[in-house]
Amino acid sequence: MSIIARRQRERTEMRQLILDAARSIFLEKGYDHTSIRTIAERIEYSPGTIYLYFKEKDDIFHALHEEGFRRLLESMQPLLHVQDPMERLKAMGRLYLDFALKNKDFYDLMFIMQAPMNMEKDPCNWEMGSHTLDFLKSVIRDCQKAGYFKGKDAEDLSFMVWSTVHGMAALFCRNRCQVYENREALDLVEKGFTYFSEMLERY
Amino acid sequence: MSIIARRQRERTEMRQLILDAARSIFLEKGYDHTSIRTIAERIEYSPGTIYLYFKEKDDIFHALHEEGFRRLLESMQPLLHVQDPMERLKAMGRLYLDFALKNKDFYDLMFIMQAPMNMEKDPCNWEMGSHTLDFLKSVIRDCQKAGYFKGKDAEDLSFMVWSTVHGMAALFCRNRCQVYENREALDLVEKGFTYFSEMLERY
Amino acid sequence: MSIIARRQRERTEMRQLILDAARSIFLEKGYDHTSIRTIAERIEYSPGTIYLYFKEKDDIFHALHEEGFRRLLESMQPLLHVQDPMERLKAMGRLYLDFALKNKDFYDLMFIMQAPMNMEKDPCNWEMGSHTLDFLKSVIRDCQKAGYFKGKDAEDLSFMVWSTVHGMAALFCRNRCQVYENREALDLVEKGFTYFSEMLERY
Amino acid sequence: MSIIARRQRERTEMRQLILDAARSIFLEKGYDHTSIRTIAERIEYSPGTIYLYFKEKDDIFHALHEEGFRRLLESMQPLLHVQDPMERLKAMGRLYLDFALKNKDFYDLMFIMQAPMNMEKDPCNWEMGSHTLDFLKSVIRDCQKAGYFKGKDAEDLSFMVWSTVHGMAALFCRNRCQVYENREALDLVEKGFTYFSEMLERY
DNA sequence: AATGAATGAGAGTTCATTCAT
DNA sequence: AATGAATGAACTCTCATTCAT
Repeated sequence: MSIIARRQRERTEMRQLILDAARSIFLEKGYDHTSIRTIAERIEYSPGTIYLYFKEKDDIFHALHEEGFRRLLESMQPLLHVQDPMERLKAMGRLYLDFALKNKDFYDLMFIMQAPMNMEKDPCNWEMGSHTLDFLKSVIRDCQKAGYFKGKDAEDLSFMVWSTVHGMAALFCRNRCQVYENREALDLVEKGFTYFSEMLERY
Repeated sequence: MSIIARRQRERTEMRQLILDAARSIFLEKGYDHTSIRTIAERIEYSPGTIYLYFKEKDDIFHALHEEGFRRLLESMQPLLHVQDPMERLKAMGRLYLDFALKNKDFYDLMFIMQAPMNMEKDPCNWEMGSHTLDFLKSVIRDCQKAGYFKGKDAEDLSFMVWSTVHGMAALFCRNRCQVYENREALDLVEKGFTYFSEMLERY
Repeated sequence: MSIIARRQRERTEMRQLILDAARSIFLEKGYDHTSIRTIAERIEYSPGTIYLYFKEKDDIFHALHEEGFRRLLESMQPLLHVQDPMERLKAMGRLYLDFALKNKDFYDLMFIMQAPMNMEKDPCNWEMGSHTLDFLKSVIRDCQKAGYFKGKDAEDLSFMVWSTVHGMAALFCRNRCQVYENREALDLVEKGFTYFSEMLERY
Repeated sequence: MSIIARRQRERTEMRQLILDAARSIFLEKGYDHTSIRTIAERIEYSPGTIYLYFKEKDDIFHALHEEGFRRLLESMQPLLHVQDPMERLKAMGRLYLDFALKNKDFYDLMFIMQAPMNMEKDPCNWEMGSHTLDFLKSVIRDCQKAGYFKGKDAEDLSFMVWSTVHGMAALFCRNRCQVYENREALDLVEKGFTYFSEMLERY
């Protein structure tokens, strides 16, 4: 039994090794310019080996996609301890942004890349995305119960909020912050989000 | 002289022909899946011909990039007739979004794609981008003179505003609006922007 | 000793298991499109296991080749009970055809496939083939003693007879009977052979 | 205009160059073991070049298949000068065999190989095959009008005749004549066919 | 005896790019 | 100016085979 367990563990580790390499190369060069060969070279295995762990190139992408959503979900855990709805909303935005900034590669993969991502092949991840969105909407409705956003539509509000944080994350991931010469990207995001939080609170 | 003029004109027309074809195919299949051959076929010329007008594939991309910025700038013209600074700010956002929605392909190219876009090779476009941004900042400062955004930093505000509209545009361009099942993407953007405008005004 | 016997038996059974799987897949997809992996999957063993019983892919082919000849020989047994030489000759043709039709896979392997079959590597099968041919010649000589085929060369006759039945079998195995639209392949062979038998008898 | 003509001619020559190389390698190693690379090497061009003349590997096969049928048809021309129906039938068999012996590679391709040959993709060749068969049947019916083969079915007879010559050709192409040690394959076919002709005439 | 992991070689195919005409 | 031919490098993916366990 311990043999089986070890094998299982090694297999998982190998998968993860591949995924990590792939993720980092995806970010560097983009999905299309990442070849199986390159991934294999990075981990110092032969190209064929990759196929022992993933049926095809797309599968690597999907696995990463899934892992990304799992991580995003996890990183939202702290929200459970935030009682005040407006605080929770703001915390959610901050955590989302934190996730994006700290996991550029995952974020890009999940929310920017076009790659082989379509709802049909990816119902599971889509569902996770949906869940996160539902949670955002419910937080917004909680805010409304607490007196905020009177007369507004929760769904439309959720889109606006998401857009703002996504916009920051996307400009960051794709290096468009560089137009602000002499400014640190991270600082821009930080200040930008602070303003947005204030605006939300007063809205 | 008229011969030279004609030649010049024909050359320009041919370039434009290629660019139009390329742009439409880029949008359809993405930059990487667009082959020179495909572009050539679309315009019914041979692949070699493309190289008489563009040194390499990247150059087509850069030319489109440039054209995009030129168009964006043009589409901002109506702003000159808007006197009130806050109105002008809101109008700017709306025009920007309009541009993105109506020119998905250009917008994607300019603000989302990673592709072969870097400041070194592209100083010209970078400048145009910079100009647009400067204009945004100046509008914001005008708003401040009119009493809005007291004590805020214009640059940071500009980033937040840009992020929001870019976020909407990006979610739209990369089909992430689909998570909102049963909702029209265009409608989401419309409502979302309306809320954002209101927020800005009250901030 | 019984342990050794059991081991021996198990080994033989395993070999046969592999051979049966291989043969059926060879027939389905052809020799070249049959991978060791596929064979292994079919019998629910690992690819490596195959190599415990056969040194290389070719060996499986050779073993099947051999088995085919053994079976063909066996299926000729009934001939021993046919006294009249012309009847025996006709019966031989019929049995040969029956074998081919009922064992398309073996027949193809033995008489049509090029694959890795050459006299040097396969002296044993060659011998069995030779025996069968010798038997055919002797039957023909018996016919001659009974007054048939006067003044003909037995060897040349044997080639003609073999060619006819092989031709039918080969057209059948490689689906060339389809040119006869609206006709059952089996029926064509049946009728064709009947005519051939009559011709032989009158020759 | 002569330029276009030259280009056309060169293109045709190149296609033929490829086809000739392919045919010879197909015969040597079989369809599956013939790689585009090998063909390219043989003609001293790069693999990509092949694709300028054939969309895919199958297409080479199909082109050869077609050429084979065209050649077979051509080689049947002399029959038009043979008046006597039985003579014509025998001549047809001889010409068919001649074609097979002299064009081992084409014959193998057309009547033995499994390869990517199916009626759906190949209606044209199938038709040519059909025509040849129809011609055989009509010759047989002419023989019947001249008093031969009384009471026999022309279609069934045609199958028997075809089978015999195909059988000889197939045993020849796939080197099964080697079982007749000390005998020349060509001689076997020659004698065998002579006997078969006699048989037919007396039937 | 059996396996899972690994690999090197090679398959068909595509493509940006060059160049003689 | 335009082209058709050509190529070399790259792509994803498959497979027979080996080997430590």
